[in-house]
Amino acid sequence: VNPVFCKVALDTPLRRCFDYLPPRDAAAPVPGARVLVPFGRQQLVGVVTALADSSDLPVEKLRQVLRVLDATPLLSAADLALLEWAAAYYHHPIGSVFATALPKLLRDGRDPGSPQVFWSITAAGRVWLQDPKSLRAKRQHELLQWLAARDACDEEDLAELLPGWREPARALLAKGFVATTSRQRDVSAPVISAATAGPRLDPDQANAVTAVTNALGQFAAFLLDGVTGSGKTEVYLQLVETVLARGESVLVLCPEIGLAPQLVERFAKRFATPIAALHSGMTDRERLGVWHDAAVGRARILIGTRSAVFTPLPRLGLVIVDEEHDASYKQQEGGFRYSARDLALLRAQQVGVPIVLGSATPSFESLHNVATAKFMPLLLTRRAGNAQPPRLSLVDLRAHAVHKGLSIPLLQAMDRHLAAGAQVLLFINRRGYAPTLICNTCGWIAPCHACDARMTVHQKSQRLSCHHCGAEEKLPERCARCGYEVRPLGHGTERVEETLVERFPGFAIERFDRDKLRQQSQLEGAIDRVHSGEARILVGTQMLTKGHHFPEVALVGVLNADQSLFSTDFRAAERLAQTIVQVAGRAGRADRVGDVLIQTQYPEHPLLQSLLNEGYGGFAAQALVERNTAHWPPYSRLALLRASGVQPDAAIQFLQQAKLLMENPDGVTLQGPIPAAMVRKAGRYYAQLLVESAQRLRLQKYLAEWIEKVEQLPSARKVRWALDVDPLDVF
DNA sequence: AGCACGCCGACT
DNA sequence: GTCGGCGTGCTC
Repeated sequence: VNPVFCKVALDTPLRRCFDYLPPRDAAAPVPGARVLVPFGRQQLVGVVTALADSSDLPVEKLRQVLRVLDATPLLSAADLALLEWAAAYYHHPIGSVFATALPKLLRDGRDPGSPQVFWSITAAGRVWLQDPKSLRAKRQHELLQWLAARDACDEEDLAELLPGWREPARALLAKGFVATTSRQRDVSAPVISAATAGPRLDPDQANAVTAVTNALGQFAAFLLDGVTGSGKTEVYLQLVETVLARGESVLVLCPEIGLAPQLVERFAKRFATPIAALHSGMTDRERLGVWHDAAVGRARILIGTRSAVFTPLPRLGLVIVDEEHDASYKQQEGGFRYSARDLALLRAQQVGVPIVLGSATPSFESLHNVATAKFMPLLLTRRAGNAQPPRLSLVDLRAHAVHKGLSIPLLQAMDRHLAAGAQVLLFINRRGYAPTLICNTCGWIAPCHACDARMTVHQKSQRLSCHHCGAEEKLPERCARCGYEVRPLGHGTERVEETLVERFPGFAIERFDRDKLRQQSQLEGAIDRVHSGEARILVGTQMLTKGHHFPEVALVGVLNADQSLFSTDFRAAERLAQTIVQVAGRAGRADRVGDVLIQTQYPEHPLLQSLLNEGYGGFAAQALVERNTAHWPPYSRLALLRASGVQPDAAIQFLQQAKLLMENPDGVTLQGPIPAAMVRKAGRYYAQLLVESAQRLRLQKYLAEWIEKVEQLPSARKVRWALDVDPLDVF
């Protein structure tokens, strides 16, 4: 009998698996199962990626698995393959990739099928809570008060929200002031009844549905290119209906900003089947429940943001990526910087099922994939009820007077549309009151002390806040340098709102930004007030450009389009065009053409001109020619080695040494190291090294060899570094 | 990353 | 004389 070795992925920064022997008196774990293993002086939970009959290490150096945590695999062979591919492609430690893919409670070794235990307050407990003497037991009192505010609380939620809850809980239980109930996790088969009939499809939609339906059961990638209101969601719904009828499940990815609940609602209205929804703002306990529902096949529709791409789904039949151009699909922080859109493609390919990427403003990567016949384009040309596309026009800020950031032509257009009973939407890509606080006398500007950035003024909270590191301080009344008066300079959403209140008395204004709408429920409330007609003027940031359609909005104003016109980032133009088209798409309905006014100092700018004259498609075609000439993606492949250190030049020094490790690489060029766009952020100094190649495989081969050497560098220990493959922001 | 070991400065 | 600073090395 061959000895069996378990290859285990452990959440360490070491980019390899570790070999273990099976537990002494138990069978070897199956691949895809979690195991508890000794690791140095610690015990860690890892995932068995494979069983092997050999090990690179002598047997006597190997230790034994302490406990097998899953009798059946938590991850299927396909799930394991996806994660292994991701670790290789992004050159990221395998264990850390696995950790990203699993909900926290599974990472901690929790049994996904264990019964849930709920804690609740008893009648006696409520009485005791009123007794002043209860205040003496501070922690017990706190816990009890917390339980009194809700029905029943799950143990995992308690652990997350009130660390150290167990001791006071035990004391309260002994006194009869709290009670526990236990419930088995639901693994019953899902109830799937017939879907509610959907509306009739127009010919474009019907074509799209037919094309994808014909491809079911094999890999094929489709780019569903349709303007807002052209009925992309209806195409998704019809496809999902077919896939469910085949007994298969569907993975639906959506961008991060509050869109999941909206999509879930559309799906829930249509299908009488459990839907698993994963989004931000869920507790660990809820995440585990949803993950489990999806993984055991109880929920056959999974709707979620970026990290949902890793969730196991038995009999996956279709993948949908909505608003595929959205930057939030790319993990931008931390070490494992993956693109959920790209991994979704890979997953569809590995499982052999079609994938539909939807957008009104497709990413240049996807347009290029259409041009090279990797994606099949599906065009939706009609807007709902034959609505006309909005009219875009520019307002030359040099030729018109501006009143607190609002030009006269824009104000007049607002008067006109408001008088006609329509709603008006103003987009400004800046939250807060003003981006700068400046001294009238000496010109001093309030700086962030940890970043190379200015503090943003927040008038209502009377604070200065740094939007890069989160630092906050009291709003100073006088200049820190000369002691004379300071004033806010520039305009953010808060200030525009203030101006609007003065200029349009009697019209209710709804502000959309992160400061005003912290929770999903607040966002929903604001959207309700827009739909009911109560709100007449909408002003907000990015938040307004995503998803929500406001049919009664007849005028859209873009207040500051100029910021990205002269950016050094090769993607800036693409993003600006997407933002303008997306925000323009919020407006309009069948019987009325929407107006979009874009305020700019540079009306003759070629980017704005091509967008206005030729639309997003024409603009993209032109911009892609420029990308090709300049050898930028999608005509080349990039990776960025980013580093930061507390010492001003630690990052640069590390990157310089990294560059010297492999000189004259074949078909690969290294540029840099150069300081990052914001050199100092949150007290650390940032720099980066750009790696470029015309061919993806060349780049991959280079990175694999290079990163192994990079991590050996002594200077690598003195900095924080991360490799960003296919980076979005290069400068 | 953790977590140890190990060798030099200011303190009960 | 110790407590503790963080440099360096290891984890199957």
